[in-house]
Amino acid sequence: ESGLRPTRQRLKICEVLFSPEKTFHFTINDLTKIIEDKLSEKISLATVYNTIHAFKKKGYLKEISINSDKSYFDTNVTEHHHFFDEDTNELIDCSNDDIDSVNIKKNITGKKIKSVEVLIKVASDNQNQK
Amino acid sequence: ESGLRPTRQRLKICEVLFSPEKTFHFTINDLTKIIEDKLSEKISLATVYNTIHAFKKKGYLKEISINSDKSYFDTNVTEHHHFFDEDTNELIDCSNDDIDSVNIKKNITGKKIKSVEVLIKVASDNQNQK
DNA sequence: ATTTACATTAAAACAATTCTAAACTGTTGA
DNA sequence: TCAACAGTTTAGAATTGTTTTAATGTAAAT
Repeated sequence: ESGLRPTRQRLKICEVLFSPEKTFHFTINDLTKIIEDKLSEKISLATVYNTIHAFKKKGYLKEISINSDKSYFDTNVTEHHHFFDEDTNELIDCSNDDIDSVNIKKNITGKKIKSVEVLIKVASDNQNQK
Repeated sequence: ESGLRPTRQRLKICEVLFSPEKTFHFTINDLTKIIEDKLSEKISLATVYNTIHAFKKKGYLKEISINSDKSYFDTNVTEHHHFFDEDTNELIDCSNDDIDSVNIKKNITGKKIKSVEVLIKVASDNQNQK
């Protein structure tokens, strides 16, 4: 542990988030459902929010914004790119091997680059854009 | 015009959005403020939302998601990249000349790439990340 | 064992956005 | 020209995702 108390609720959330071998994306809603359905545990919504934010602040989770009405979180905290499937609203990791490194020729004066991430929106062919 | 009725409210909103020679970013809140303060016009919030969505659907505006609690819109509807200043929450256009074109080696089967956009988060040096 | 600081909780508060239902207004075409 | 219709506007209510509050509970330190 690094600073946070290992409460029953947090351990349960850790179990959901960090025991799968593959990283994944989720919303608070998804997570709450998993906890209630799979683990048949009842954790207050406020606690889920608190915990997720605590984990994010500690760097165990990353927040991703694709569409403004919900927050998506990612258990893959490395800098990486995403495909976003507009048909299914699904977010898919894009390994760094799949994209040549992005070369930025300009910068904002006095500012440091914190991250560079590419979002590739995809949809089935017969779909209207955006 | 292309399909939408040129009502008084819509013309006012057009004036704000499309008369500046430079494109810009705004939130619904920003826009409502400009209309009330600069034009001393009172347009119902619902109308502003309606109109912005109508314009977006017609392709006159683009929606951008950087941070989940608000929607940003862009009067620059071309595909382009952004700097996001984490200190000021300001969104800055990045001309295509400033970034080499992104080379994607992989695709999702059955899906077509609709857009490829880079988001570069910046902050002043002494800032903690994300 | 007691204290203390941190956590959890349900419920209320909140902010952004969408919906509703009634009133209004461009536009069409008789 | 004017009625009629479909599309628009509006205020307010409703909804959704998230945060705050204040009381209660609990891990860790004394």
